[in-house]
Amino acid sequence: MNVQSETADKRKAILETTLELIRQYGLQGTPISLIAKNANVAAGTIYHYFQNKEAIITELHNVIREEMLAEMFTEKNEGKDFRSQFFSGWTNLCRYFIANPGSLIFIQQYNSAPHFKGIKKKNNKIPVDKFSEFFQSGMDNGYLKKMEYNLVASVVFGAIMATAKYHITGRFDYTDQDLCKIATIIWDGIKLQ
Amino acid sequence: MNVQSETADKRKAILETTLELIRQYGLQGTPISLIAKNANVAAGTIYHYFQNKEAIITELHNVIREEMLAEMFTEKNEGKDFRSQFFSGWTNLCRYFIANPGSLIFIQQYNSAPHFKGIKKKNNKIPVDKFSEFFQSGMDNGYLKKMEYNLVASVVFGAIMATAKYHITGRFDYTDQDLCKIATIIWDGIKLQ
Amino acid sequence: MNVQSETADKRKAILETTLELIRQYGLQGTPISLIAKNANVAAGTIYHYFQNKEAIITELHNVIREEMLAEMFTEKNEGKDFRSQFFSGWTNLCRYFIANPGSLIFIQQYNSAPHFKGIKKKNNKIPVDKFSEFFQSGMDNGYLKKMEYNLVASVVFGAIMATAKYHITGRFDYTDQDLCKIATIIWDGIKLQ
Amino acid sequence: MNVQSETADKRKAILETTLELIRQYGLQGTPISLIAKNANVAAGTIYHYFQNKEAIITELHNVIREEMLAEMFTEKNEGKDFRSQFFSGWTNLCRYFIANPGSLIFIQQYNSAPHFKGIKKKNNKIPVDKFSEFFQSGMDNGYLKKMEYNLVASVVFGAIMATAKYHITGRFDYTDQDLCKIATIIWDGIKLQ
DNA sequence: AATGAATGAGCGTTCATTCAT
DNA sequence: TATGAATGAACGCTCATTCAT
Repeated sequence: MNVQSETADKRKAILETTLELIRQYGLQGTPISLIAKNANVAAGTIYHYFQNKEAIITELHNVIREEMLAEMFTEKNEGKDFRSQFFSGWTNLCRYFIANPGSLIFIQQYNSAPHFKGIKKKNNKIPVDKFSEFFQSGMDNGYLKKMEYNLVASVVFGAIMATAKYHITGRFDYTDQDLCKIATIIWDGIKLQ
Repeated sequence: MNVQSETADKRKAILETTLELIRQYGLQGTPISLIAKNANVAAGTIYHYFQNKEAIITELHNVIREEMLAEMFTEKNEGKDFRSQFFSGWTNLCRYFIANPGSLIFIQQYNSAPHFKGIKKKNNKIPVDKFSEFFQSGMDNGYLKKMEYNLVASVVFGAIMATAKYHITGRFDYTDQDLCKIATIIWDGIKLQ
Repeated sequence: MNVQSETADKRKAILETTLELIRQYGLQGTPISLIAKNANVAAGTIYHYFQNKEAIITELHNVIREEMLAEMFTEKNEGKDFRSQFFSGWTNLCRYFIANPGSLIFIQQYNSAPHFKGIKKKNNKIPVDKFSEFFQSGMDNGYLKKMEYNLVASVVFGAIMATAKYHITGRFDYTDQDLCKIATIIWDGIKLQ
Repeated sequence: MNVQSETADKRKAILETTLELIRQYGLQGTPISLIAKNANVAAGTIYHYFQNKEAIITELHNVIREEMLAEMFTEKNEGKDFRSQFFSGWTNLCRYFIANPGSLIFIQQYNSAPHFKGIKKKNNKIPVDKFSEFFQSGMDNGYLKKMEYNLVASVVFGAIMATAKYHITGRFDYTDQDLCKIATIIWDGIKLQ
């Protein structure tokens, strides 16, 4: 058990170190040698846990996507009315990125670098279903204007990324109240008038 | 004069080639040697026109920002009412990115890679003035809800980037009508009810 | 005893696996990790049976040389006349290599790579005695031209290696009859006219 | 011109250095870094002249094959009778390998390492024509026994390689006279009795 | 102004070997 | 006896940058 947890720790340490380094130096600015050094393992050890650098990146991507989903669709929301679910989902995800700047920077770089050498995104499918289902139900139940899901998505997710980005880069410090105001803007834009 | 224009041409060719290559291969996937080859100059020649790779990137950034500003605040709009100015400004910029995917990819990569090796952004100030003045005037004149400029900016620009990104990556083909619908969502969110 | 035979089995499995892998991937293309995997042992286990990779190679070399000797000087031949002994010895060894391509590839790579990293051949002496005694007896008894043993060896062994190599690499499929014809060429060349 | 010859020199130096190092350390024991050091160039410079390590190997192979052909079919032989052509061709090639041990070791390693990592032989066709034509003409004109070309080739080329190998590895010092004796063995074996 | 040969630090990755369990 | 995680030197190769011409 001790061994197992140590093993798990090493794998986890590599992932966490990588994410932190990517936050600081970017995807390309994070060589394996630096990951090894900061995770206190030998470079070769990394290849014991991951096939190559791409595999680390891919795994980080999957982990972060799971976390994002969990933030938006937390169990606490299940009984709430649609508007409340939207507000808490939106602000939760935004807060998640603000609290985990590494995740935001990672996602942005991952998405904006479709041609990074050695990083071929294979499964780029977005788990649209959960999101689109949520908004679709909002339209069906008379909370939202009727429109294509993709039009809503542009505004909703674009605003999350931009807000968190502005916050992280120090352009503006968004308080919780500010996040609610932004969510209100969006809500006013998408709700059935 | 002939010499001067040739010089200007060569400089321009380097910039344009670089942007096109970045569109195809990304910021990191575009070595100087490839720029030289595609721009039909020697690698060393590039260093006559630019101090280093970073200088090319910086200049491209400035160029693209000028173009973005020009799209949003075209002279044609000057006499129009506020709402029309917002709509044409927003859709123009969105269309600009859709028509110039290189610019979008460049901006996204540039912004999401704050620490790329050899690329240290020195002047990261956004020329907030023109944008913020525009929205401020909207609030002062009773068109928009009163709120911090940065809250509006998150939604407005976040939606532009996301929309163009979704379009370029093939996730969804936004028609002109779709762009208007998105602009309407945003307008409904920010306008004074 | 069970333990002993298991031990012997494991050792044998390592050697056999190594030879098969060398046939497929060559001396350099056969890492210890692959040997371990294919022999169903842990990498560390190999170092219980062999001091290092070189020791495996050296042992394989010795094994193959024993097999080669056994093929050439089989007991069946002992009563035969000199010419028959030559023919069956030559064709047997040739057939051995054709039937055991791994042995041929191993011997060729081993002999042609005198300085492979970590492989320093210490005892490169060829057990000339048995071969040279055989040919010497042929000369003494008036079957062969009188000449230095090494001159004969060049032709006899060179032809064996070349024939088996051509066969294995698919350049030409030598039938048993073909092998006899080649042996005849050599015999006609070395016999006392 | 000075520049050109210097450039040519550098390329040539890389090839010659590589061949010499392969003679000493083998194909796998010759890293690019060592070639660079011994050829007095930077490692990166090698990639200015050759696409990769494989390209150096391939070029060396082509060069050596040309030299081998030139040795066997020198113009001096053209008027001679068949037997003399055979003798001078055989001994010339043998002497070539003895005088250029690097070529022999290279050819042996190249041929015996079909799976060396990063070395995929593409054009492995043997220019059989010239050789087979020569021997065919010998059969047609009544100098040689009638038989498949490949049977002759095994003996003729096998003996060359083995003889040169024995000589180079110090197993036996073959004099010119010895080479003639070996050629005589082969001739007696293939000639029409 | 323009070239492109040359550099060498740095990259991702491999692998023989060790050693705590 | 057996394991396999861990090591780190070494590999082939890339690329931003320099400089003699």
